[in-house]
Formats: sequence, structure tokens, C-alpha cells
Amino acid sequence: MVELQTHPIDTVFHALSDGTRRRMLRELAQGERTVSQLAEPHEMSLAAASKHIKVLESAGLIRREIQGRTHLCRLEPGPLATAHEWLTFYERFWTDRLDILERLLREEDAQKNARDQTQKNPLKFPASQKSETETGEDQ
Amino acid sequence: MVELQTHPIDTVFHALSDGTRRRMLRELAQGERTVSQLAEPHEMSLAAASKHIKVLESAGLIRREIQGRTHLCRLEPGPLATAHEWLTFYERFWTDRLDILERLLREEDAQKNARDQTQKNPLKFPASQKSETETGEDQ
DNA sequence: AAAATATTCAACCGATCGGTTGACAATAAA
DNA sequence: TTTATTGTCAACCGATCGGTTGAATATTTT
Repeated sequence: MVELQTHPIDTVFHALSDGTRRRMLRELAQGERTVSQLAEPHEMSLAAASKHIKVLESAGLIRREIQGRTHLCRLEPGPLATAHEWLTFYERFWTDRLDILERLLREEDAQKNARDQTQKNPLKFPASQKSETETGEDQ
Repeated sequence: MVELQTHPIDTVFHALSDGTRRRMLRELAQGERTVSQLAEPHEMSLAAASKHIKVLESAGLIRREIQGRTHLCRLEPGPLATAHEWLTFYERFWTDRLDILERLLREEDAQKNARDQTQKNPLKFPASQKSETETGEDQ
């Protein structure tokens, strides 16, 4: 007993820091899954997968319902919402830049309109490329 | 060289899984800080704090500018935005419930209005308590 | 030049992590 | 009742983690 105070969000972020576990969550986003169903796509022993599931469970990210000899797992969104909200605190740091860019473009636009007053329809804001997002793939 | 493919977001979530590092990020949200300024509030050696900062740095969460013998650190919001967006995928799982609640309340409301047609101003949606958020404190 | 300051580096330590294997327990099917 | 099937548990392993200490490096101050 040496650990004094482990914030719950520690456990959540730690659980999310592993690709195998993130893929399991993605799978559970599709619906309920048994332990072996969750384990199947991952090339590791069932015991190893079972450990990952236990990590997710103790982080509160999933819950399991034991039905006979199978364990049905389902996603538990609460902790994900908490983590999401924690990150939201920093939202201004990445939206601020876009705001600045947007303002600059607006000013540019305004100048253009001032120069060319016959132009009636203002340009749409160009496809806001959120560069490094890198969604999709697997996890 | 045994590690094949460590997804960048692994490193980000891992960096966020430690309270000391999260507090450092919070501090950096206030503005630039030197290594010793970041270390000061935490009761550990400077070397230990330095390691934490290096973890944040290699996750891309901060950048440092070396000015003479001091290192100035600043927040780098990109990876936070990425993590935030990763979590956004699951947003429907925690908003769905609220949607259901909201719909139920609307129906209730509609019934009430149907019963009492003289009533003109509809009830505001009650203080949406997002229970387990637990903001503030330190990290 | 000498001393103080800011920070990293290297070696070490115990704890935890992610994986393995083999045994075990419980349920379902033959 | 035997035999599969589903899943956990316990012990072990090497790697990584979070911390320490002492020395090294680079810069600034005196």
C-alpha cells in the first residue's frame, strides 16, 4: 500500500494508451461482444486479451454481464465523456488559431469586396483542413 | 528494435495518464514556463520533473525553446486536438442517453401543453447535470 | 577566473506492463 | 457422465515506468 491517490482519469487515459484496447472499444461501439469475440482479431493468447478487457473494465470503460459460461461486454461511455471533457478545457488552444486564420481570411475577403463592390456573393470559407487528425484505419 | 508500429496516439494518451504531467499541461495553459518553474510545485527531484517534461515533449504536447541556460516550454495543442477528436467518435454514446431523456421530457411537455392549452411559455430544459465530470481541483 | 544557476545524463531501484504458459473452474453439449 | 467450450488465475519473463542520486554540461553572475 504505497500508492496514495490515483485519480480515476489516470486509469482511463492509461487504458486508452494501448492500441489493442482502443480497437476493442471500437468493436464494442458496434454492439455487445463476448470475451472471445473481442479477443479473436488480436493475435495473442486469450489470457492476454482477457487482461486487456479487465483493464478496460476497471477503468469503467466497459461493463460485463455474465451469461452462463460467456461474458458479454458492453461499452460504458461515462469515462470517455469525462476524458473528452477534460480535453475540452484546452479546446481554445486549437480553435484560437483557426479563429485567427478565419479573421485574417475575413479581412482579406472584406478588402476584396471593398475593392470590387459589384461582387455580390462572398466566398465560402475554404475546406477547413484539420491536418494531423488521421482518423479511420484501425484503432 | 522489437517494437513494430507504436501509434502516435499511444504516446499522447500515455503522457496524459499521469497526474504530474496533466498538472504541467494545466500550468502551461497559463503561459510559457521554464523547466524549473514546471518542476517547482511537484515534490520530486528536478531530474524526475525533467523526465516528465521530456515525455510530454516526445508526445508532441509541448515544445521547448532553449534560451541560454533555461528552457522555455509552451503548450502544443495539436495532439490534444487529435485525442479530443478520437474521443468524439464515441460522443453519440453519451449524448444518446441525453437525447432520449430530452425527448421524453419534450413528450411530457407536449402532453402537458395538450392538456393545458392556455399555458403559453414552455418550460425550460432543467439544469442538465453532467454528474461525474469532476472538473477543477488540480489535474 | 571562480562560483552560482539551469538543466540533462547515466546508473540504479522497485513497481507495473504486456505478454506467455499451464492449470483450474464453470457451464454446455455429446 | 464424459467431453468441449469459455474464461480466469497464478507464476513467470523481459521491457518500460517513475523515481532517486551523483556527476556532467552549459550558461550567467560575481
